[in-house]
Amino acid sequence: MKRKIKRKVTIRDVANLINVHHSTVSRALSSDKRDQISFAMVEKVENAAKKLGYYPNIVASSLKQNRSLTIGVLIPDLMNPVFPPIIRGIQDTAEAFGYTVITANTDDDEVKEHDALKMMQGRSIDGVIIATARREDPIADECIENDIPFILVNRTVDGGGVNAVVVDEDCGIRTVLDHLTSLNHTRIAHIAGPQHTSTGYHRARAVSDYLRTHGMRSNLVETTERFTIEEGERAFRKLLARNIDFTAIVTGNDLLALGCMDVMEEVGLLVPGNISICGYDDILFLERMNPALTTVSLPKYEMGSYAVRALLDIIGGESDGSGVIRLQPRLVIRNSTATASR
Amino acid sequence: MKRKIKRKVTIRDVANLINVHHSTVSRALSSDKRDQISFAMVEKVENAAKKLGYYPNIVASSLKQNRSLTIGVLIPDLMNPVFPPIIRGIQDTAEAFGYTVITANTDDDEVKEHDALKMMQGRSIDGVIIATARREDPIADECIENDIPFILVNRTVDGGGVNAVVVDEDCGIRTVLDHLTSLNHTRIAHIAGPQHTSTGYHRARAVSDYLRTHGMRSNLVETTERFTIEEGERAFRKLLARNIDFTAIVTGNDLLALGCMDVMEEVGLLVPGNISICGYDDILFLERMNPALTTVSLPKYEMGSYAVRALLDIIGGESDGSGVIRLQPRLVIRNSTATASR
DNA sequence: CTGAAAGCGCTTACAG
DNA sequence: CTGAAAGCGCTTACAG
Repeated sequence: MKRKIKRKVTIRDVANLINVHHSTVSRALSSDKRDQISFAMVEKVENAAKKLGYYPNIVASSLKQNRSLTIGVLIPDLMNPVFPPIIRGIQDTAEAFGYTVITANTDDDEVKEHDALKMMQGRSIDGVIIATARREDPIADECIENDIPFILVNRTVDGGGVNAVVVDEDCGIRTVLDHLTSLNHTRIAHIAGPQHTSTGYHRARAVSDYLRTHGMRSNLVETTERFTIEEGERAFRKLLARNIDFTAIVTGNDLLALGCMDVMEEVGLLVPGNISICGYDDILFLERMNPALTTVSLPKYEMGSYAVRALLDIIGGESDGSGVIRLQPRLVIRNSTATASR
Repeated sequence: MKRKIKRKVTIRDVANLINVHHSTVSRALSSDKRDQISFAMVEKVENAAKKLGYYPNIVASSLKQNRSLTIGVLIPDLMNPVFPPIIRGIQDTAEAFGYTVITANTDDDEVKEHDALKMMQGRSIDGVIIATARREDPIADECIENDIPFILVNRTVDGGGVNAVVVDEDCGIRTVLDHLTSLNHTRIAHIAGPQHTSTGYHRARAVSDYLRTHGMRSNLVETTERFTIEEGERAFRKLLARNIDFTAIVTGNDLLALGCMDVMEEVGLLVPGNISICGYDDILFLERMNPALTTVSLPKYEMGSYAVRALLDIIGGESDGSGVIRLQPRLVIRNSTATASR
């Protein structure tokens, strides 16, 4: 049983209604061609269009103009709580400029990333926002090769020369470590995120630079393969197994911190009584956890918003494609940090 | 400075390469027309296509076929933690069937809902999934009027006769209330969600039915206007102000419960020492909160997944458009419920 | 099994 | 200021 389909009203239908050529209707309805048309005619067309309930077929217009008013977004996983605010920032801003966004989850899988990009190319996206970049990123290269305007968000690639919206990681790390040292912590460990991501790598480097500069030991580091709770648990167990004293931990992101805290609870370590811990990102509901996690808060929504503005500049040719926007993070002190236990 | 654009390879390019007509290429590359073409030719075409890096222009194919392999999704707000898992379920399943999804946030605003639907129509979406329905919903009506295949998810409309994927609310409520009564609670309050939504309304009715059937008072109810933490706070204050005894609360969703707990903390009421509380939905991180919230867990990812399957059936004409899929929720007992305090 | 033609709904260079 | 024509990249009914 096939559905009956009501034929949609086209530009020709409104043209016929008022006996003009459909090209006139097209012009009258387009914001930048409207001035070629007499005011009276524009009004007539608009009325006719409204009367028939006309709305433009963007698919047809995309085909002709070779731009789709659509941008693609590549993220690892929508269910990771960092992303919804970023995406919302992207969607709101895109919408404000008349663009639609299509998102793909790639689960950190290179094949999926490639497939998603191909799918987006097939849909003639005008540009793509990439939140999945690794320091060496084949997808960024693929975009360059195929002349697809793109911008990285949050993570970037080594070497630069590429548009990106990132946060000032040095500042973020400095700010947590200043906080910790002001609480008299001197033996500070780091659970680092994946070193093939710019965020994991730069945060780790910033930690070690800071600690060395301030005369503290900087080798209390465990590295993880993914930014997940499970990896946080695993790494923290390894850290404990090394049997070295420390009074505070800084983690590469909040999920890693949650993993650490799970193990601490299991082994009877108190936060912040025995150990202080700080996360990074400031995901949802941290303030309601037990204890509430001190963290470095990223301007997530803004990152998304800036990313589309910058991308639209590139698409419009008003940018040369190698600008980095660096946003400032902000320390949020909650209950997981306290004066160093003696 | 305009970007230089590499012309994309078309069906004609691959046709020219092997000296055949482009319609042959089209057929050779289409899964359901391929059998009209000799095997040798199919191979030749595929090789040529691969050699040139051809991928189909879905925009052009959409225009011709009058279907876009795209579905739209209307949600109130991506940043509300119930939605990411639903969306992910939708995206994964849609992708598996070759569909792309575009999502719009409507912030519970009728005008935005309407605009979003129009935008989607302009993009020739093949169908839409609506998570924003009110009991009387103009958008659902608009879809019917415009012959847009659609399905409701989570919330439904009064009167039925419409496709929907919902959860068995009676079962959900029975299950929490059984739990609470088994802990000897007899004076149970309800913070109800918005009554213009099916979820807010049905859950409230189920609570009151249950309480009356079991001989308990059923008038300890406060109604909210939105499913938010703030509304939970407001309603709970009103409930307290009535100065009536109760030992447990069931809320219309988790966010409302969090709002209640915020006020309890403020006024020095202990959970579950003084009062037990249960939420609904089972959003992220509830297990890490203080105390961990007992709740009714919805199969969120599955709801999204079922919604696209059902929608594709409607689009394909294999469903008559009035089926309701009712999924079972599951009680998750955590630390916010305990034996009734004397 | 393959080709030639028409057309999906727009936009835009070219005339007038 | 408006019209007539061509074309974006596909698909498909019609021939052969």
